[in-house]
Amino acid sequence: MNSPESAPAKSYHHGDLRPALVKRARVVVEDEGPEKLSLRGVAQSLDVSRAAPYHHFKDKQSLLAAVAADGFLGLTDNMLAKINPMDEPRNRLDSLGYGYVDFGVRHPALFRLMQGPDFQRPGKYPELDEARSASAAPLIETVTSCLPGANEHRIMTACTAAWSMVHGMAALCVDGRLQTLVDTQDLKAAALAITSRLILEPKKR
Amino acid sequence: MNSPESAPAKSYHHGDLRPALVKRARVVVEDEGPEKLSLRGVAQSLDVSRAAPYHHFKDKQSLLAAVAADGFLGLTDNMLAKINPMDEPRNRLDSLGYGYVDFGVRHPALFRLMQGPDFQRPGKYPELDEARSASAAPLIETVTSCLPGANEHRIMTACTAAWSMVHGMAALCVDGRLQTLVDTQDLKAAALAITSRLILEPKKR
DNA sequence: TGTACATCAGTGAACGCGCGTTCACTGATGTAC
DNA sequence: TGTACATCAGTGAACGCGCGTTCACTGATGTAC
Repeated sequence: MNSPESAPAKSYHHGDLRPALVKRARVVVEDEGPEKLSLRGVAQSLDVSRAAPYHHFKDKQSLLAAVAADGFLGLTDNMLAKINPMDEPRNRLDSLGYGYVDFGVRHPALFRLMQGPDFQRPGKYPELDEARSASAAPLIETVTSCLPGANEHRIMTACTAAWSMVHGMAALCVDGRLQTLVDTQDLKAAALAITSRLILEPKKR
Repeated sequence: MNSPESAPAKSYHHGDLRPALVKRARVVVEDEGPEKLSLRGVAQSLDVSRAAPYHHFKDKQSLLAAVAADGFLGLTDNMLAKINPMDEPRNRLDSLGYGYVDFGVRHPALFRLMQGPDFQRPGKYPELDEARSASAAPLIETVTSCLPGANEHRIMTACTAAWSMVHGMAALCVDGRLQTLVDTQDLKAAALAITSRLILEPKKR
């Protein structure tokens, strides 16, 4: 084809197929949901044969794992982007929570994929494992700053409480189940209304 | 067939197919996960033709909705079973939370189905809608008791915080992501360690 | 600078599968008279 | 108590589909000499 408007001649080799597959798969996941993703469809939409993806991913699940890993990187970025290093630790913690929820709300289907049962146990997809742990690091660090001198057990319990609350808020928002309760016009304020109800160490009762 | 050990002669009509379908589908969901459920498989395992389920459910999704509704009934029961009416409201609230998490941990795949994106928006499956709202009633009632004299907005915000925390804990436990943090040998104590970090009204800061 | 060759990243066809759903049908049931 | 008949809850066969994956292959690339 030498039509004047033709793009640079299509070469036999795509040249950058792996990242292109991940990028395109992420779009499909975000637009149509993880269960709608098919390897054939992704390959076709990149003008590549059905078999081509198998040179880069063992199987469909591995491609989805790469998308999930990509998502965890984005989540981490989104949380870190919300904090102001000048703030006090407790305020930074609230900001992290806001970043977590905000990411979930803006990428609901991707968020759901990341929570999928297949991607929780470490060991199967190293890239994913790494991205997932990295997303937990800011939380642990910030809680540690909030509780100077606390031992590891106290810190981890507080992390668990904080993570539970924020994760639950995100999961419920993603599913649209908090719409009547949370002011979605100002998600930041709504998130703070929730996280401000967390105390890192319980009072004696 | 008149073999001696034969069960009561198989009649043309099953007689109780609808509840049998729900029951069997729930078993499949719990054992193999919602994505593994097929109408054909369920029909076959009940010794009924592939087409029979369509006399009782419009489509596969409707059967899954019935399973989810069944799950919400179980969740409500499980929460109510944990509370002691003699306890103070705040302790009852913690018990509800324990019941919520406990249900999730004991029925992970069912819990996941109930949270599925297709079953969140009311209007499509009335039976499911009803079971879902019923499961929220004890929370609202108990939080109301905790905050005597509070207006609706304060109550709803507190409910949201409580629900978020407990739902998050359940979701994370279900996915096995809190195993290192939460003592699964004593889920009740572990749950309390989390929910005791919730305050229903934030202090001024 | 030129060439041989290993390796890489594609192709295209095919296998085999299970699934949701529909259709025309028939046996069983229960009710009105 | 007996019968006609509407309705209900099954059957069994078929349609049509998209999918994951494998296989033998070939064009492109890059490197050693």
